[in-house]
Amino acid sequence: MGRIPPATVKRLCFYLHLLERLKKEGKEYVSSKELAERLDLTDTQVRRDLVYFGKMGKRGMGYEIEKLIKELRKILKIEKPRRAILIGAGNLGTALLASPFFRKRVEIVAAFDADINKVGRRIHGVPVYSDCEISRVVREMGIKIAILTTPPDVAPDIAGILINAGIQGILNFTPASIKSPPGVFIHDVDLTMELEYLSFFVEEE
Amino acid sequence: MGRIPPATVKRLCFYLHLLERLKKEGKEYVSSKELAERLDLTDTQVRRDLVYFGKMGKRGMGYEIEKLIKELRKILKIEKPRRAILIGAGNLGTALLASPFFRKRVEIVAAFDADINKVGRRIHGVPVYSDCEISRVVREMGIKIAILTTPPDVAPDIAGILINAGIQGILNFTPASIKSPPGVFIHDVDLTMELEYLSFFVEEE
DNA sequence: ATAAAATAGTGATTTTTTTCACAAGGTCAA
DNA sequence: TTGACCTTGTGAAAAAAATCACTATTTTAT
Repeated sequence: MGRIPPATVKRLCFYLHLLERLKKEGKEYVSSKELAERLDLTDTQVRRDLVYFGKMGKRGMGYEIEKLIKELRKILKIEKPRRAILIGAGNLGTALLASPFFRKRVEIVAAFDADINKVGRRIHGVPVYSDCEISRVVREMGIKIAILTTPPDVAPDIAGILINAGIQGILNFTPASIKSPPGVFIHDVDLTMELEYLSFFVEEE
Repeated sequence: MGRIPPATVKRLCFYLHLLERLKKEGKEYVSSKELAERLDLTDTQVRRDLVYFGKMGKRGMGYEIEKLIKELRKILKIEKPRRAILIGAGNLGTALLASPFFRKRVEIVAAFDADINKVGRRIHGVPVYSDCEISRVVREMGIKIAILTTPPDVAPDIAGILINAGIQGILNFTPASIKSPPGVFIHDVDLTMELEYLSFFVEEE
């Protein structure tokens, strides 16, 4: 499998979620045309994206939903929910822990917080450790993915600890920018930025 | 100002946030080279993005940070924080209301929830109304932007109400897909999807 | 005042991504 | 079995985005 454009990877996630909905609705096959319509893409683009990973469709029929879901989960490396840790059990962190959708798709094995009142407790079933235990837990459990929801001022330091301990992917919800050394992938999600992006397309009052 | 590529709009948000950090650090000018390095882009790309909106730099000097921030805020239509409503005062909704960063950048004038125990109260200073008042409030206040953090099963119905009442942009945090009629811009943010995207780039354990 | 260094802006080019157009299979009803 | 109908997969073309290479300014050090 050659180099996959990031835009395609993003779309794979969309396909996967839509396919899971379609499966729940009891459908067995779906065409690139229908996928495209529901996701505001073109059918050619859907087929191009999918053909990166081999010929997965049946001419005349479309794509077998069950099979394609399996395939996409394999490609995205989420056949089993991936194990991850959460750093920062504040409002957003707690909201993620509380979300059944989120919890269904990722196995959060531990949370960390600087607040000693939270340490030792469980939040929505997830044990909370002290920040100083991050390194040990990451190493002992071989965790590769961290979700960062700390205050922004401590984020770079925490990121340093994470990377040092062997974390390879950070989902960064803080507005702080994290420098990524080679081999570590940082994916920034800035919720205010999403709003500002939207704002551009909406007339002023 | 011609048609701006969405990818450029996305990057404008990045520029703006970085510039605000640089301003806080006391800098007055910044070069396309430095912006590029800090955001993992090329300097040419930064200049191309900015030149869509006129010649904003000074040769030999770079870009005047203060001026460029003003300009970007104008372009993104956020000279004043935009007014928006929040639908669904659950975990994520409450986390957004609690975030000082988020609150600084958008004026959330009202929240709505189906739970009558929440209605009439205030959450982090924002009054909570019943879902059935959405239409009235949107019209009376001329709100254009809504943030959707309801359970996914009610999301399409709520979206219908919003669009009917004249909302023009929806920031959709639910995994439900909302069909956008012409003139209404839907921006989906699916936090689980962000994690799955990251997963693709991180080796399995 | 001058030369060297820095930096924005841009035409031309290259690369990447998307779309078009259609052949090659496959389905399905009669 | 036949023929009409779908739908995938794909070479070629088009469009979009990014980069290169260079020019035009401006600053700064001497």
